Amino acid sequence: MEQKIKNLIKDALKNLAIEVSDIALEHPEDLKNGDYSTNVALAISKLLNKNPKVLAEEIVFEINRLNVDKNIEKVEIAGVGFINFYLSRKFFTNSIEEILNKAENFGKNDLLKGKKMMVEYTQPNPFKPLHIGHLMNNAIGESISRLVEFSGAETTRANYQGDVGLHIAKAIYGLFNNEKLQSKVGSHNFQATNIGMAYVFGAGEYENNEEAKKEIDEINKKVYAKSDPKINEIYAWGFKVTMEAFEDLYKTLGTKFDLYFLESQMMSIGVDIVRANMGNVFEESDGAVVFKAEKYDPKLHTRVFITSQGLPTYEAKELGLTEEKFKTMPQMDLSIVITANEQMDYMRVVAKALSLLHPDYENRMLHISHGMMRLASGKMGSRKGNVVTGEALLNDVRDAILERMTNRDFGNEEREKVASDVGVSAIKYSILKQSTGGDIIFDFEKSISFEGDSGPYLQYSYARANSVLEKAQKENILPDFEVAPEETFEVEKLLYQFPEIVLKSAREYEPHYIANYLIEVARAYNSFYGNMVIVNKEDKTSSYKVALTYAFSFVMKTGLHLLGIAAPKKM
RNA sequence: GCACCCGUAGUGAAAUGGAUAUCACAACAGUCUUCGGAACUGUCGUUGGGGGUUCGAAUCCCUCCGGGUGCACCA
Repeated sequence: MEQKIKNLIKDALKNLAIEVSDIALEHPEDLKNGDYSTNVALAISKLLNKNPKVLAEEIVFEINRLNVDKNIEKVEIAGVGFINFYLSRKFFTNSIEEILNKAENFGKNDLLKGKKMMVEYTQPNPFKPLHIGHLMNNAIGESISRLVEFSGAETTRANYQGDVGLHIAKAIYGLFNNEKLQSKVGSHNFQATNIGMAYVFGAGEYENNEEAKKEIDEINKKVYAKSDPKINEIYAWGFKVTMEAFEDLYKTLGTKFDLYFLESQMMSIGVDIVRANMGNVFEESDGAVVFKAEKYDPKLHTRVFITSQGLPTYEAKELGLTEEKFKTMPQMDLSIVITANEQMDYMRVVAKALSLLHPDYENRMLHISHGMMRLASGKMGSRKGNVVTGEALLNDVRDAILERMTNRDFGNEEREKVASDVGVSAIKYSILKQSTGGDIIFDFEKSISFEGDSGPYLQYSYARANSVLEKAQKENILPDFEVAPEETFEVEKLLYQFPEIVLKSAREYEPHYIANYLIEVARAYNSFYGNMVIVNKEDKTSSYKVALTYAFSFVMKTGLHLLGIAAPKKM
């Protein structure tokens, strides 16, 4: 339709002997201003030295003379010279029919058809609790994965985990000093929580206790060297248990990773790369091996890749990781890494080094950075130290929802599952509704208030539409397009725009466009629902309204999927 | 100090250089409704300050103010 209107405008301009390379056509924010709108008259009025409004009148006159399309009801001039197009009942009826035909495929595009893409996200560390920052990273990463997947890319989800480092020594120190936390009884979740507590204890001691600091540094060396059987044993157990607990969380969150990279395995690969490129990229400085990125770009700075003790830093490991990724998938078109924006500067340095080593990687790497998740002051449900663990947050939100669900006929298991899905939606939506760059002030109280602008509101709208459809089935009212009412509804004016929104989100790797769109659609549908009885045998147009409800439910379900949110039929 | 990011109603956000700056929460006033009230209908209220570019600026440029992050052996 967009193309049709553009052609129509072009033809009209041609008749006026005006040539324009590109015509800007957009959906006005206010639906009163039509379904499509163009500012060509304003844009070219200066060139032609004409009054934009007069020019617009001439263009509209031509358009009306040329237009034979029944999808366009009327064309009007508004404001200083905008030309607004109003689509007809026929267009909306057709678009609802199209949505029903395509069902869950409605909205798909082939922007990235055939491209191989890898998305790395979440990156938790074994032995350490997964905190809300990881939750944020996971929500964004999963949504971006689904977006590119839905746009035709062959998508691989990757996770990178820090299985070596001081944090592990801290946790092991904590375990040594708290016998109870070493308990092998109970679920792996319970055991992982204990290890998290041991870490918090160890981290505190490392800061405040000289003796403990020395001991932890000792443990750290032994972890690297694998020289102490007792440490090896506790490491093996702790690694297994915390990784299993992460898997439980991924399942709750709706993520399934295809590839896991471990930091320990990137060490030697990274060191080899650095050593092999001494002189041309890397150089020695104060006993360490560094990369002086400012030589290539004044905005960058020098970073250490191998310490004076001969150990690779994060930077060197990142080199190894990227190398491994391309080795695993040699035909990869794009490798996306998602991290918090505090890592932006050194990721740039690493990217610069990589592009010197592999010029062909330069355009095949993309770093997306998101804001930080901060806590609103006020009481948090389950504070541990100064961080809120992802699990604690998920549990608190789920429990708050369970309290509200008492009047429904679910089995216990089903009820828990739905409560969990709604909780995940509350958290994910609050993250994904805003553009990825910004910080998020996380407010627990608000995250369990499900009114208005929230994930549960979207799910609620879906569930409600679903029960309308159930009733329609019972009363044997089938969707039909022949009986459309004369008036058009706001929902219809939004539903057909879904594919454009998806495309925009995928192009910019920005899920928030989808989130904002879904809220608008949900509000429009709820308003539609509130203003009439949809399933009504007395109403001849009832079966069209049922069709509209189907269309809404498909779009909502797909949209929620793209946000990584489940769409329960009942809640 | 240098670099990068940000500053929009009381709060959280949105807006390829375009129309009267949009949405939600909160507050206030209604609807007690049939198919799910986790709802619907209204009201209230906003671009940090100052310059500039432009027919037109939240958006681009300059400057000031305020916040965040990073800047050599942590990740």
